[in-house]
Amino acid sequence: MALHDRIRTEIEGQILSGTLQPGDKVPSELELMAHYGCSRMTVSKALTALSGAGLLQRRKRAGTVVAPRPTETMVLDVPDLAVEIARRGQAYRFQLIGRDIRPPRPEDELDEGLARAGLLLFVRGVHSADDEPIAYEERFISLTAVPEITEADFSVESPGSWLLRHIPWTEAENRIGAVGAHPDWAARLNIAPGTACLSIERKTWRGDERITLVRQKFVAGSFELVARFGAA
Amino acid sequence: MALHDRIRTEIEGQILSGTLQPGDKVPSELELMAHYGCSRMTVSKALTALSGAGLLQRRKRAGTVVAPRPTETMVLDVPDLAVEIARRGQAYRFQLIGRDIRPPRPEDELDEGLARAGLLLFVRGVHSADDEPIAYEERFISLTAVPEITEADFSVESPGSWLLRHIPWTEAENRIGAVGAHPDWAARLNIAPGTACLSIERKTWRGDERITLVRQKFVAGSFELVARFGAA
DNA sequence: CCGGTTATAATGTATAGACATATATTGCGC
DNA sequence: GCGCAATATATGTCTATACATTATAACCGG
Repeated sequence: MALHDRIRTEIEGQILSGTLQPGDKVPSELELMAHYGCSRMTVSKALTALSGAGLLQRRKRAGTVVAPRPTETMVLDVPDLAVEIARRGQAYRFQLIGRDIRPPRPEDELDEGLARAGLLLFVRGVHSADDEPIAYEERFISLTAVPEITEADFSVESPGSWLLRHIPWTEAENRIGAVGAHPDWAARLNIAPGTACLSIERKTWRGDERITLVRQKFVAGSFELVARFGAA
Repeated sequence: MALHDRIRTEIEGQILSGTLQPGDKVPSELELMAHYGCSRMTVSKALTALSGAGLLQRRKRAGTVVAPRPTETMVLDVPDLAVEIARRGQAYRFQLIGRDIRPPRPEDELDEGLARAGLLLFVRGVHSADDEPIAYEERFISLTAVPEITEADFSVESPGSWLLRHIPWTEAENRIGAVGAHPDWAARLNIAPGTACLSIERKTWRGDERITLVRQKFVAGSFELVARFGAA
C-alpha cells in the first residue's frame, strides 16, 4: 500500500473506531510528516482525501479536526430494473399501458420545474419479471428537454432504460416511502387495493433543466433497495 | 477557483453532459498539461479526484477513460429519528415496550453474525412525534460487542440514539422495502393490520464485530427517505 | 503465424521547495 | 479594557523532477 494510503487508512481507522472523536484535533501536517518521515505533500494527500470524504474538516491556521458525525449517509444503488431482474435470472418485460403527449395538468401534482416545461410525454406501464407484475410506473418527460424521445419504442425498452442510455442526468432526487395500492393501478399489479407497496418518486435534472419525474409502485416483497456503507 | 479544480470541473461537465461518453478516452496527463499550461501534478490531482468519485477509470499505459455509467448511485441520508422529528418542530418520544436479555432464537430470523454472538439485548419500542406513533422498532444488540448498554436508560433516549453516541459503526447495511402491518405491532401504531408500512432493516458492524440489527416499520406517509445526488 | 521477450507509454508515488491565503493570536495604542 | 493592526501558523496551490509500476504494443525467433 502506498504511504499516503497508509496514513489515510490509519487516521480513518482512529475516527471510525472512536479513538478520535468528532471535534478532536488531528496532528498538523508538519507533525505528521515528522511522524511518518515523509514530505508534506504526502501527508497532505491523505488528509485532503479524508476531508473530501467528509471525515475531516480543515481550516487554515486552525488546523484539522474530525468532522461531526454527519447524518448517517450511505450510498444507495438504484439499479436499472431491467438489469436487476435479469440478474435474478428472470425475464424482464415492460408493458406499455398508455402514452400521451399533453400539457401538464393540476392533478398530476408536478413540481414547478416540470409544470412550466411546456409539453410533456406522459407514459404509464408495468414492469414484470417472468410475466409476474413487479412495479407500476407513471412517468412525465419534458419534451422541451428531450424532444427525440417521441421516436422511442417503449414496447421494446422501458422509458427509464431509454433515458439512461440517451440522456445523462446531472442531478437526481429520490423520495422513498410506502403506500397502499390505489384502485387505479392495483389491478395492473394483480393485487387488492390497499396492499402495501414501496413507492419511489424520482426527479432528474440535466444542469438546470428538468428532465423527468417518475413514480413507481413496487408490490411489497418483490423489490428491496439495499444501501451499504463502510470500509472495503 | 484553483486550477486543478477548474480542470476537474470542466472534465466532469463533459461527462455529465454526455459530450464524453462512457468508454471515451480522456486526454493523457501530458496532453492536458500542455493544454492548460501547467505541471503534471496539477492535472493528476484533477484526474485522481474524478477517478475517486467513480467518473473516470485510470489504467497505466492504457490511459484514462470515462467510467461506464454505474448503477445509479446516490447518497442516502439516514437521519437520527429524534433529530429529524425535532427538526419538524414536533416533540419526539421513545416509548419502551419491552427489554430482554436472552440468547438468539430461531424465530428472530437473525443473520449468522448475530445468531452466534452469544447473549443479546432485545429491545422493542415505538417512536412517536407529538404523541402520534410514527414507527415501531425491534432491535437486537450484541452484548458481547456492547456490554455497557445494559446500563442505558431507554425511557430517556432511543437505543438508536444511544448507540449513535457511544458506539461508532464502521459498516452498515440497509434494506428498504414495504410491508403490510403485522397484527403483533399494528396496534402499537394505531393502524389496522395490513396497512402499508415502510420497512427498514439495518445491520451495523464495528470492524468484523456485529453490533446491532434493527427492524423499523414506519406508518405509510409518516416518513420518507430522501436521496439526492448531483453537483452542488 | 504463434508465443515469448523487450521496449515504451501511460499512470502512481514521492520529494523539496516556493508562494498564496486564511485566521487565531498577540501586542500596541488609546 | 477595547479595538485594530501586525504576526505567526496551518493549510492550499503549484512547480519541476525522479523513479516505480504496469499494461500495451512492437519485435523477433522458431
